[in-house]
Amino acid sequence: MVALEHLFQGSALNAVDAKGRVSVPAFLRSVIERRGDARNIVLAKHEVFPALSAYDPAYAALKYAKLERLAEKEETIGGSELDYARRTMMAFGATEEVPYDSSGRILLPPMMRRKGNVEDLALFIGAGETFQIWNPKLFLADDNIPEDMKDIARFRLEERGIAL
Amino acid sequence: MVALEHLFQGSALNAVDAKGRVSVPAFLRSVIERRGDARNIVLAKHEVFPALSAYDPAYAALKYAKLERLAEKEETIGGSELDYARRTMMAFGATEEVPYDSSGRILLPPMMRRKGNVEDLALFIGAGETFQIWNPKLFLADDNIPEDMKDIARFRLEERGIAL
DNA sequence: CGAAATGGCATGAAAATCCATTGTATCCCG
DNA sequence: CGGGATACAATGGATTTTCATGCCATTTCG
Repeated sequence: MVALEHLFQGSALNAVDAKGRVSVPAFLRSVIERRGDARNIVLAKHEVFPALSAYDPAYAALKYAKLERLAEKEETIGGSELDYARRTMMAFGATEEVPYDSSGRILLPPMMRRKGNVEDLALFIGAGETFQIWNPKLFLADDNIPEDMKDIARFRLEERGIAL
Repeated sequence: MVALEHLFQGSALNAVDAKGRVSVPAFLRSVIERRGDARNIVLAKHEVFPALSAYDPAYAALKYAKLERLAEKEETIGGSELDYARRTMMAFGATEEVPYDSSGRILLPPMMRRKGNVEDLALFIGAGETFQIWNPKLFLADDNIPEDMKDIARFRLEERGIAL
């Protein structure tokens, strides 16, 4: 196993400006840069949540390897080839890689912004190998999010004096 | 089995200053540094107590690896992807990693301070792979804490001439 | 030539770093 | 056995740096 030394963790709430730009929190950027020296972020629609999933380019390769292993396992127990094709397509076709500038800002591509339901606030949630970018409103409304996590979101909002 | 050689043990009571800074007791720091060379501490709300749980980054990685292995196993037998997402979110989104400076102090993030109910005194309790940070007042009031442990807390308070 | 996109700079707030002081346990030498 | 003297830990305060973000300059393309 690889790259378990630098994990994404923590949470933050940042503003999305009129042009769709967001500061990626410094503590997440530092992980990206330690995992490989790119100043890029790969964005994808999250597989189960109405949010975005994000990671460093180096992780994309790892993810591919994981899909391969999974496919092999499934073959032996009669899994579907179609599933595999679909998954790889999603993993690579439906992602966008964006650079962040010297001040750590990315421009959310309009399609991603739509897919991730991101409006004018971006809630960043660390999730180990990846992190997530949420619309805080949807986060609080989602039945699948543990209450403890919602408390965190509420705190981040309160911290900035924002009431939804 | 891993890293069972350096365990967190002992107890201490330190002050939290107006800015939320606390000295992490030296004997706990030395364990962190022996377990991996980072001078960082990962903070999380304790799963059952109204206090904080703390550990070194290396332990967090271990925790992640465990989740990963579990997830891969489950996927092959049709386990839920949602469960996995939730677990990683809790394990990493609900934690914060903070560095300590040359004099061994951390800045308690406001959110953690609130989640852990920490006010102006921090009671450190070693717990093997992790250690805990308590508000001594809550520690003494908690029905689940053995009386012998409370005696220790009382001693630490008395030692400093503090009466709650 | 105008509108929009992109990159760079400025600001105010927050946090990391540094320095200084105090307190405490340990050691060494009388 | 006592009494400095010494090293380390904890804490208070001040300073420097970093971060998020608004604003402006420059470029690009219709």
